[in-house]
Amino acid sequence: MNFLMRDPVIQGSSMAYHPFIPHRSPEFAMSAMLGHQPPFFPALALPPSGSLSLPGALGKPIMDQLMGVADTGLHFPTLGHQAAAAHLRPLKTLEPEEEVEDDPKVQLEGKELWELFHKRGTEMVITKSGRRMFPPFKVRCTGLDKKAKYILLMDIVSADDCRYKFHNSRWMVAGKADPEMPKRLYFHPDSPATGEQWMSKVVNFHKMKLTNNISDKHGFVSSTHTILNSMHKYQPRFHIARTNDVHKLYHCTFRTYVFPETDFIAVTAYQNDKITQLKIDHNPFAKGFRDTGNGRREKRKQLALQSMRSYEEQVKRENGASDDSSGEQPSFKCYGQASSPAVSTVGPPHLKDFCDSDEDSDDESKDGLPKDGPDSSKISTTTEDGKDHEASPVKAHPFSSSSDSGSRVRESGHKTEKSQADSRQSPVTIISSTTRSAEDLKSPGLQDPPPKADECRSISKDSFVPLSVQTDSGHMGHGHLHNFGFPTGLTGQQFFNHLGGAHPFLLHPGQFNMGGAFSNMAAGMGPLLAAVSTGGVSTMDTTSMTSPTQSLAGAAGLPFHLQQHVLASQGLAMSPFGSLFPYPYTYMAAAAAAQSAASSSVHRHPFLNAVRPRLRYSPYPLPSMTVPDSTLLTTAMPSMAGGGVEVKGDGMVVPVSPVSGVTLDSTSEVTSHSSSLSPKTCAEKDAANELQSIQRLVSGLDSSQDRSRSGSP
DNA sequence: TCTCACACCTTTGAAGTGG
DNA sequence: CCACTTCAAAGGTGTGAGA
Repeated sequence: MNFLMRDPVIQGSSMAYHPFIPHRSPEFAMSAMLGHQPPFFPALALPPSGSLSLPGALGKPIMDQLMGVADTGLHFPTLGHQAAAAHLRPLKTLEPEEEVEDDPKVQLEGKELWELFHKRGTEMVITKSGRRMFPPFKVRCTGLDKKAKYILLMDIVSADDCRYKFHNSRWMVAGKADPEMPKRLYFHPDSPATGEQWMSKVVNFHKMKLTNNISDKHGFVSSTHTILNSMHKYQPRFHIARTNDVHKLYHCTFRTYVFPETDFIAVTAYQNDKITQLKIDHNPFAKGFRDTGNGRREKRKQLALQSMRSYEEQVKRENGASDDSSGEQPSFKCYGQASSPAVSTVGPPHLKDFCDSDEDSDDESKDGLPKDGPDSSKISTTTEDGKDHEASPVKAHPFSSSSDSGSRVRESGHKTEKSQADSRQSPVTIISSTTRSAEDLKSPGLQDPPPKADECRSISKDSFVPLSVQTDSGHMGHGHLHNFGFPTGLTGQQFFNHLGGAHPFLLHPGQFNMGGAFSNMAAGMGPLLAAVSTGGVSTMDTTSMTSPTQSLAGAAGLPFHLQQHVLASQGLAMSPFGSLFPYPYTYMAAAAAAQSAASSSVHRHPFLNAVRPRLRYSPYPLPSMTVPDSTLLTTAMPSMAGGGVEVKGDGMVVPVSPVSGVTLDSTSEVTSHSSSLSPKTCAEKDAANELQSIQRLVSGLDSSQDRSRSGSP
């Protein structure tokens, strides 16, 4: 065990100063042998070829670990999550950086659309080639230090450990979740940028794609793709890292924001017509499927109507005029239902009803979101391409002038917005990630969410308040990270835990999806990149970094499993749930020890329960973690050693420095949002669904009839 | 339940045109 | 040289058949 740390080569390598060197533990080996499923841990597997060449310092340990895993016959994703329970060893203590205090607030953009999406069923299509998120995940940031540089990123983590099925027009739990896919961090392409830049625009992550394919035929997976399991529930998370260097991602002030309304169930094919219609109505690329238009859908419907009429006429001729009085023939009714599943319950809301973010950081018009929404006035000018400016406000959506249904939706949307606290006003939660272990955040009552409860939960978010988590690493210094470079080819993977984890953001460099960003960061990764590149694992040499898309841009250069392995071998901190800690090692280790002592106490942190009771943060029981070298807890980061969190009376949890005795961040606070998450009753939901079904049926018939009348007088 | 080919659509950028 | 238009390619989308 701990071969990594004992390897002098490693110690002397570019990784020498890396504070987070994972140690393989007996639990890991045992778990691997038992074939425990790793909900969060990255895959460790040999490349298809079976051959792997890694250079110098990193090569040996990587290969050792790799072969060790390979010997077990384990390949992704069959590693035990215990593997992530790495014991970290601080190698160097750094001086904190000077920073100007900031107080970031994050507001979800397009909240109305998200809420409508959520009310209708929370389905998100994933395909082998990857599909964009819809609704697009966009946020607006405020309270940033204008001059400081930030890296903005997001990831998608499991919301629970259940597999779902769509049965009787509703989502039900269908069993235990499949093994977690290797997760990734998606870096906003504009990262890093100053706070002023971030605040001047809507931060859009629409370029991120969702897939169920762990790799393409070549064994790669695009850097922009996040791998999900179909029929599983996921929760996107947004992160703000106050740093301009990806090297420091673990050592900077790190905040995590969760918007409960953005969770979704990944599907490979739509199950719920309501969601289909919602997306058709609001996504310009699906314009051809809209009922109101000249698209294929309309043509098909018209053809069907014509055939239906001819059939009706034939029936009339055969049966006489006995039923002429009935305006609605049963057959027509049936058709109306069957052919127009898309007819929305309350009428398809217009884009403008939802889109208040016409000036997203990226080309937003393609998102098909409303550009002249009610909030458009508050949209500030983007610092990016001007097309964003011209695109949206002026460009009216083709359907923006349609029915009044939009106003209805808008109305409800506003109501919802009223009911919920503005996310900007929500206190920023700052807690120690070590305290946010998996099941800490789950409500006791939801540990094993019964299907019913879960169903209700999925649509019972009357008000959504972002949950935010801030971690302060103690600002480890530059020098410390000097050699902490990420191989260019290793930038695609991340192995995150459940949201449940809410875990300290356990980040693995190789899991980064930089999506073209960080080209400037590449320069700083030279040493390690060069070190790793010689092995020919992939194009990891520094020269390759000239192209962001080939270097930091993503995982294109390395199979994800290999990336993950290399990443793991690099000694990045991995929580018991596979996420990465932004904390100094000792801080985490201390907490880990405490957790271990408490024996799965990780599930029961009162604060975390309060923060987000609806989520299960760790469906997988934690084995008691061993701390092979207890001295590690106090060596490197004395200021953090023994540091923990101070739980305030109102649920606020603040990381406390044991040395200073003061909170690490004055803004640290946690506010319980449990009340805002209180679900509707199932009865209410059912009633609402029933009403919606009726409305939909009626409106569908009406619209169909109207169209048929107008279409063929 | 998933995959694939397909038609339809938007977006993008190069090429062409005119002042 | 600039602004504008045109056009083709790329890419995003749901559908429906088939596995």
